[in-house]
Amino acid sequence: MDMKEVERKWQARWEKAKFNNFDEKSDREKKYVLEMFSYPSGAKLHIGHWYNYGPADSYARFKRMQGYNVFQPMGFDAFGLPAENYAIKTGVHPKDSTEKNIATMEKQLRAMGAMFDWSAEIKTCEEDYYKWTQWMFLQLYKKGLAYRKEAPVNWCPSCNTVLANEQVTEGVCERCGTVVVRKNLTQWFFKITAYAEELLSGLDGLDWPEKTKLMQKNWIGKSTGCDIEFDCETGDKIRVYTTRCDTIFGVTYVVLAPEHPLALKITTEDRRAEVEAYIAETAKANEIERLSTAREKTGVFTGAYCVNPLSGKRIPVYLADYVLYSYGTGAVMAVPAHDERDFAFATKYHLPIVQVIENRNGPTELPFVEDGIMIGSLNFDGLYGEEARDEVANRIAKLGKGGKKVNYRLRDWLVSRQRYWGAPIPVIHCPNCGAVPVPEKDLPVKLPYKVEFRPDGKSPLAKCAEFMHTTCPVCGGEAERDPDTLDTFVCSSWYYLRYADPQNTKEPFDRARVNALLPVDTYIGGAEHACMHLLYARFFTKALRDMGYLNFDEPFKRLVHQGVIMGPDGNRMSKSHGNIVSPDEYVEEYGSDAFRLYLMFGFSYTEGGPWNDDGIKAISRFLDRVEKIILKAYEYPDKNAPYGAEEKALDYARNYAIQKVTRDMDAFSFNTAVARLMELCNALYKYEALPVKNNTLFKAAAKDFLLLLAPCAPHFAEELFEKIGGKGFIFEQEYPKENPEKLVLDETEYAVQVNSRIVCRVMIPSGLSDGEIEQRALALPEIAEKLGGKPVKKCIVVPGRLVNLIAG
RNA sequence: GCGAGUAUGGCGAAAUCGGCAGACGCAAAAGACUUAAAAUCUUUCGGGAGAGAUCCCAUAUCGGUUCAAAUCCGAUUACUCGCACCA
Repeated sequence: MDMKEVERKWQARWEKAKFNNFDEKSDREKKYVLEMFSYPSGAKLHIGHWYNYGPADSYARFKRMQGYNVFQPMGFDAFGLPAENYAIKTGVHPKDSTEKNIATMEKQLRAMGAMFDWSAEIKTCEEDYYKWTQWMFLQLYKKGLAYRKEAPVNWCPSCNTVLANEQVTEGVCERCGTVVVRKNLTQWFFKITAYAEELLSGLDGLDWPEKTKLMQKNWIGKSTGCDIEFDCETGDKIRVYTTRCDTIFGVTYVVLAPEHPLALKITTEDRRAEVEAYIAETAKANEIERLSTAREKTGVFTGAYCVNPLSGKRIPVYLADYVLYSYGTGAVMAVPAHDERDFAFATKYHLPIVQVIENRNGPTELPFVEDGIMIGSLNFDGLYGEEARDEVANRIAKLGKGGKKVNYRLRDWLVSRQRYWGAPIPVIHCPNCGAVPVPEKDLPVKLPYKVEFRPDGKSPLAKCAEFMHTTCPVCGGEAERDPDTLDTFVCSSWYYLRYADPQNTKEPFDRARVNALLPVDTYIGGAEHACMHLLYARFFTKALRDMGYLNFDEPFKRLVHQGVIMGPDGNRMSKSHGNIVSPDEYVEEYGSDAFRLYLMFGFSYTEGGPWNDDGIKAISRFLDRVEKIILKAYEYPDKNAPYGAEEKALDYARNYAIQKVTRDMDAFSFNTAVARLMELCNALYKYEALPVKNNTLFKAAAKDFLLLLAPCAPHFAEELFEKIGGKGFIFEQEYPKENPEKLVLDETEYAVQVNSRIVCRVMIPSGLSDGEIEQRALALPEIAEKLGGKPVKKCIVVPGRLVNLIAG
């Protein structure tokens, strides 16, 4: 079969018949199958794209044959740093390189032959899309979910922009690996923390990988504790957060983060110089240095004292950068006896260590950080763990000094970027009116083409006078636009909604359409998005629901992560490893179907693994074998007899394959699905070799086989279907359903064990009782010999599998 | 450091609820066809012992539960991923 020609032929026919387009008028049940859209950083599709889209498309086609009205759109996440960095390096404008890359990738995606509904295509960098991204910003702003504040933020000196918390890993920029520094900047944030609790509790109902749910759960980081106020001798109140209020009688000092507003205020004159020096020094430290847990803790005494609200003791106040300003209250009560960090700090600065918790399961070794019995704590003595914390928290609350408090590690999402290639933030800064949102009727705020985007630490748009200069929509006076652009993750937080109504010029989407089509039934993409895109998209969905636009709570009902295809050497594919395998040459030689099928067969889909050149030849051979046997089956004239043991065996193989392939396709267990197809192919060959055949059955089995294979090798299957006289598209055919009667065998082979060791095997007719099966086993000469007259104490029968005789 | 996951032939892997370990392939070997090669077809293919029927060992390591463990429990080792001073 000339696969190149066959692919072109069927792609053209599908296209002409608009066969891949979602049929909105259909009354079949909808199935929204979505793969994460492409980022057009390089021109060509790499193995990762094929591995994501190929098998996922087979799943979508499988669902279509099962009778669902499948919607599978595709688009481009087109804004972002790589295009801009490429522009800085080469001088090619990001818009030009992006459009060129998209054109190439789109061509390749079409050549893949996936069932993408191109009529719904989205490109996030186009005005008719980012207009609505800006609209989203305005709605969040109206709802109080977008706000501007000055805060210490993560700054990547290489990318010349701020980064979200989620984009910093181990203190370095997730994108370029540069060490991130802290800067105080006024930036736009989305209040994702307002949804912390629901983002957490909503995970329970999702059909997502457990690991991904756990990652989000840890990222949100719910912690239940207690706020406690320590009155300062200066009259100020220091509020601390602790999860261990049962240790309050062991507090020997209180620590503020160096950025804490009270830090300088409470500092005594004699300590001022030293404290100022310390604050300056810690401000300089970069995130890597500061976050290193191995690093020796540093701190400084402020000269101030405060009072423990329960014990009345006088307590010194320190500054130390092991306390984070951005979490809790930015201040902690230090209990060196029961916290490892406080213990290290107290040891270094010779502060007292007072034990107030006793191990109830053995000797107490300090620092003792587990739950224990309160001691040296006045009338709280003897209380344990959770109960102890409850009692203490209640007392604190009664004194009006705080009380129970829930905190989350999740921070608000910083969305400003000091970069060019993104959606401009739709805000105008007026000297009289302050930050004013752009009126919706003025959207989009267009991204100008002619801009100097070489980085110098300022937003490139700030240097574009015609963009910046504008009038205030409130007072009409001269004003300036916000020079920053939105994080590209904002664009991808709602694209799955836009697919439902991509050409709408009046609103981002029609509510009825979106609510009919969404949520996404199955979402397929990489695991690296666990705490970024997948979290942000959930936030957007919930926020839009609360604004009345959506009537569902979660965007993605089922989530599947494909694994990673590594280089042949077992390393991640990269230029530096020199181990990149390009799909193009394989597709050229073997065709798209063979390549996809190999990706499905050679790896466990969610695991991935190293690339291996040999397997694809085997797949190509398999397809040849398929072609031969199917054409052969259709050469014989119809003859519906005989129906003996051989026919029964073929019918069993056929129905067994239907049952297993259906189950495996549903479970994204593509490698085993293909294995079952190969088994059926082998069974067909075996049957073909017989001198006398039931041709009608043979043909029916061959046809079922082709239907089962169709989603995995779509062009190939269409071509064969046509050759055997099929009418229309094979994907209009109904997916085969197994006949359970044909799966009942007359007899099954049982393994017969004596004392759990296999002695022999025996065929046993179906439908016998356990007792009858036991009698059959006992009647075997090998068994009688093995038992040697010993009585059988117990007999275990596993239906269809084995008999185990336990003899004394 | 904390959390999670993985570990099965020469290789990719498979094994519903604990029930015949290694399905399906790759590679390899032998044979058939061929002047020859390729392609195709047939057979063998975890390790050890044995002429053989068979027997013993084997799912990272050690131990446990069970009639029965790749699967459950405990400990150990190695690797992968996520978080990382979150009080």
